[in-house]
Amino acid sequence: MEDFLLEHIRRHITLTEEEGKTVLAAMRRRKLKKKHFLLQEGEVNQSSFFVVSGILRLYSVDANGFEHIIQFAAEGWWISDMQSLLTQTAGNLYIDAIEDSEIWQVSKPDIDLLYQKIPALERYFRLLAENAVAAYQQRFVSSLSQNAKDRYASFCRLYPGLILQLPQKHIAAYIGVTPEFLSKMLNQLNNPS
Amino acid sequence: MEDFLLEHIRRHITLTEEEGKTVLAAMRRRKLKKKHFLLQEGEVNQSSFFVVSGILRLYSVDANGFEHIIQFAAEGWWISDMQSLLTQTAGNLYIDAIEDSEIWQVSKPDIDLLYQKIPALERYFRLLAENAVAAYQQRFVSSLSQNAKDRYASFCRLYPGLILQLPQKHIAAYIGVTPEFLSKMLNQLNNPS
DNA sequence: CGCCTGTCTTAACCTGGATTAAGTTTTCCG
DNA sequence: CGGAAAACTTAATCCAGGTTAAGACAGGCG
Repeated sequence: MEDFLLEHIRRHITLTEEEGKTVLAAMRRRKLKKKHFLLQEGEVNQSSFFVVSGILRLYSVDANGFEHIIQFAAEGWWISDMQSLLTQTAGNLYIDAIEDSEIWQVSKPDIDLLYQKIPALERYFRLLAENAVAAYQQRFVSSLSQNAKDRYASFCRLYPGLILQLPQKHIAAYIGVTPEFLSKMLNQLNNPS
Repeated sequence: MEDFLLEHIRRHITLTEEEGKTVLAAMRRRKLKKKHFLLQEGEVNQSSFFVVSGILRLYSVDANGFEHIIQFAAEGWWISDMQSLLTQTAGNLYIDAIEDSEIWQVSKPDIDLLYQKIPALERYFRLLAENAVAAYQQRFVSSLSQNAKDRYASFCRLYPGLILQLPQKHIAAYIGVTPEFLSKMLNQLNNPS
């Protein structure tokens, strides 16, 4: 599994043996226990994070202490608070591990060096960012035009794997309802009496 | 104003005189009257659109015929149904002009040629896509964790120019309330009696 | 093994925002 | 300029989903 990241990159662009080594050399590896943070509100997001195993969440905490999940990141996903990463200013988001995870990260200065050494990486990250834009646009369709039941259905269709893996309260925090209401909703779906 | 696009690109990357001409040669120019479409549901989004003047909207229409606005695009913004553009399959979104507008567009094949001729454009569009991701992430914070009044306030803070320029019903369709409710809300803000 | 914290459920009550239906004002364009 | 359509307002009623509170059921950790 040492080559998981390179395989992922090579699905989008070609890299020489040498370039692959350069990329790997820039990555810092770390394990992250469940509930431990990669990023907290008020911090500057210094790195991009690639999930090798496990699962993370990117979320905000509102004035009343409720969490709202912007994105999950399972194996093979990149995640960051893009606003904070780009502007290098304090952000308003949290990233933590939902399960014990293994993360590879590149700092912003190191990514910028990689872009100089391996211009093809511009393309790789362009494609990733464009796919993310597509996903966010579609999620706004769901979020603006569907009620809670349909948003749940959309989530199931889009991420069937995550439904099995995630505790219900996190799905609630993603589709934008309270855990109580999601529970009620699921019961109605199973007992349509 | 013939150089509006090149100025925009040169804010992010450097282009030679020659490369600038290549870019301009790939662009198709067109005027678009208010309420006319660049894209409708069921079509494949063939091009990326750059707004030279005027203002466009990207939106979906739900089962009951209500419109939900995913994004506005004022002068100097790119806009497209990213999902449809990337996969070249039929999309579910509409793009039309809110005011008479001037649009420059590049087809997907032509963009791909431009990437070959001018690799620096990969960087330009990577930066744009990353900024879009940052904006969408922040909009989800607003959309998931704020009530209608606060979402309106956030919109005012973020796009003060648009508030003046847009009819109220479009702002309602963006922040996710009915025009009736936005009207009531604004009255309460002005008459806090 | 047992306890303790976190997760899920159930149910009564509440409310932000939707719906419906008029009416009023503005804008557009012929 | 005039008339029709579009945009905005007001108000009564309604409902999806929130809030609060309590109990049931894990399941991880000491």
